Amino acid sequence: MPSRETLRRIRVKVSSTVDDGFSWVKYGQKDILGTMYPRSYFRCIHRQTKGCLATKQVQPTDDDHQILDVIYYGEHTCDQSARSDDRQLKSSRPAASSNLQEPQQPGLEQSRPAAKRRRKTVRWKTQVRVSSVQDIQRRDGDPLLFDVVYHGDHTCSERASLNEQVTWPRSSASSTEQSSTITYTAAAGSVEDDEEGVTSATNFLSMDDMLDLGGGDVIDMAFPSFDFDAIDALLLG
DNA sequence: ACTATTTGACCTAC
DNA sequence: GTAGGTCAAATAGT
Repeated sequence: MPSRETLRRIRVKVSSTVDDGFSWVKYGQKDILGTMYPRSYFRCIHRQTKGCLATKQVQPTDDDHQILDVIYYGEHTCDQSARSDDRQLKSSRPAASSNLQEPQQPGLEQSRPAAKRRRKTVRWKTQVRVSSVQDIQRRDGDPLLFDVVYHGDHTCSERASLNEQVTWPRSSASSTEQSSTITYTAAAGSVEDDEEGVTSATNFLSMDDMLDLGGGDVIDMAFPSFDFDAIDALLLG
């Protein structure tokens, strides 16, 4: 049983791409035994330039493929200065077949391929609901509102602004629901346990709270614009 | 031409 | 031996 961690649930507005505030590149996808949908693997785009070893796995849940389990591994070692370089980095990087060559950064193990060793430390886990256009399960009748549940906290400083896309089998989702952009908005709260028994104060922010955080227009509010300390202060009283 | 994504193969952990 | 994680070539998209 993992130690209990703080969990955050914040309602989000979804448009076209999932943006959790970090910059990811997909490096693989795999069918997992006992699950209906394949798992997608992402790593920080700063792996090459900054040796950032953060990765995450994204997988639709069996119960509802519109809910994505997002599991984060490792910590971001890239800093905020990298944010503005993201687009340039992406556009200037070598082709996919060559950018995955041997790591050059200090901190990456050189003696054997680090990529083939399993990581053990789960930093935090997220669930993202991505619904179809017809889904009335959306919140408050707003087809663009979704729930995001965060377990644990970021320990790194980067909250990059790049979008990253999450895809799942075409057979299980229409083209309009293959990716989503997360934008925070407001809600009221409760407490619940997740499937791993991690409890927590599942808190929600009110619209006023969100506006107080500087988000302004909900539609245009981007994840990186949030001050998580301020969110914590609101959630925890 | 370049970038992004897919997918089979390979490697390691269990 | 099997399942999961990653690599990297192939393919698709822009």
